Amino acid sequence: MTTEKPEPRLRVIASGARTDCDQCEARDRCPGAGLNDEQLKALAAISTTRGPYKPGEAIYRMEDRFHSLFVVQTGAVKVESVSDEGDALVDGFYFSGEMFGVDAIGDSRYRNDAVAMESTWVCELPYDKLEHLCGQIPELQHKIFKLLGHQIRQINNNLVHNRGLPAEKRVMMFLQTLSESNVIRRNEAGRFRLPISKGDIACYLGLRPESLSRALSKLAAEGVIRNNAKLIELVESETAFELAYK
Amino acid sequence: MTTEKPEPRLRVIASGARTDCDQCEARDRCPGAGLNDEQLKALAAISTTRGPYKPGEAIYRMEDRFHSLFVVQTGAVKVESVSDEGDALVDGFYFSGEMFGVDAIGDSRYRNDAVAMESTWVCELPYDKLEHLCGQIPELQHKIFKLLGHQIRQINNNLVHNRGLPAEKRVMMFLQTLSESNVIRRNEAGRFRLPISKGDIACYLGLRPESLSRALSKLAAEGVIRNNAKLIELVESETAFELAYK
DNA sequence: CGCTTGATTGAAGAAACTCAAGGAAGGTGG
DNA sequence: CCACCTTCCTTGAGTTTCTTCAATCAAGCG
Repeated sequence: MTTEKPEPRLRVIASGARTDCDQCEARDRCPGAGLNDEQLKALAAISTTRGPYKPGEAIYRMEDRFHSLFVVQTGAVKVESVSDEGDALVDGFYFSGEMFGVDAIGDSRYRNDAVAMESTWVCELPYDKLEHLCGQIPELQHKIFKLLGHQIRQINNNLVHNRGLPAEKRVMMFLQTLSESNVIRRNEAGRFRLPISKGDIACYLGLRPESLSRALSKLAAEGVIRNNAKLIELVESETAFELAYK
Repeated sequence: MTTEKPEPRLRVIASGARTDCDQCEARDRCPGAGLNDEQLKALAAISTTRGPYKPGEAIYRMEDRFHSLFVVQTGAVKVESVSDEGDALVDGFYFSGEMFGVDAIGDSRYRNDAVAMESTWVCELPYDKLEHLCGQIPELQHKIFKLLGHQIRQINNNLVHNRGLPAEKRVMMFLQTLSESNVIRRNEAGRFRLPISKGDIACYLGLRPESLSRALSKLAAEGVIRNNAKLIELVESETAFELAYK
């Protein structure tokens, strides 16, 4: 998508001197946020920044042994698995400041692929070391527990609450959730564009690409979104909100 | 459902002297399993056994402040929330040895109701104390992290992987998953009966009661399950397995 | 320039839903 | 003990929604 090499926010965790976490879009979802300098330094000592991953490149694969959690620094990541029928299933999307790989905790291997959707930098947190550090820094332990709880809530909400809804509502809920989470940069007009292919969105929402396309066309006709082929923009409005939640 | 007062397995956590966890049906999902006597005693010191909850009685409600995690000792629990449209949504079921309430970690309140489906005893683990104890007992911390990871995996699998499947497969996957998890006692013939109302199952699977009923009738006609009005039994077989996974 | 990939649109089909009625089981009160 | 009621499950008929299949179109890339 974006071809320009991003300026990676390496310092979010890696240096510890600057707590960039506090300026992060998804502040409360970043493990380092809220720690003091000393604690941040300890966290930085076990973490490694990796990247840039090119679009389509894997950060980990389902065959890999589980060894680390990851935090998105710049870019966007999709996590996908394979259905029993053999086709791709999108488990979730992760953006700047968000942690992924947690579903493998306690398992010997990752059970899905994590793939960059655009040029992406991540911060790797070796799990053993992280767990050990949690035993020494109560604030970090607290934070990680909190993050896990949040992730469980998130998954439940996204999956349970939109299942059974008609396609259009599912789309609007998806867009609203993304909008509220503030993980995607907005343009001047307050709109944001998705770095996710429509195929992936469809898959994540449990729809066929065709069904998503139809829903998007309809929503665009109603004026609540813009739908430019490879680009979706949410037009924030009362109408949009109502379509999502009512 | 069952009217006889259950013999609660209080000692699973409460006494610590006997590590009944090791004989628990869902051994790996019980926080106490794998700890030594001293550690178990510490865990027991912060935990309280509560019950019996009568069928339909709430262990916590969505209005309640989040304060504790719970482990099912005897019985069965459903966790349900409310959709934007106002009707009930079943988030999940929990059986003997399984921990619930974790989706509220890091939140100020529970966001759903936990309701006993049959006469139920639970073990309450005050979250603050548990977290504090985790900082002192690395094995416990490890265990809790593992449990949370497992729960995230579980939710993903149950929700992502059966979405989009036809009703019959959804039912079979649900039954197989339950069967494999070994959380429900089996009768002499190796079959197990569900202490869950069909309405709740339908809701959990994202189906209308009518659709579930039709699916069950069809599966019963094919001989892979028994469907006695208030009772579903899975007839373990190669056919059943294939229907679920192929 | 032609090839590939992803998005769109149309028409026909299948699956689940809604609406409605009927039936079995459990609980309550006479 | 039986009648009644409520609740939950079942079954049927018609409709909505999404899917499937197929063709078209646009964009990116060799």
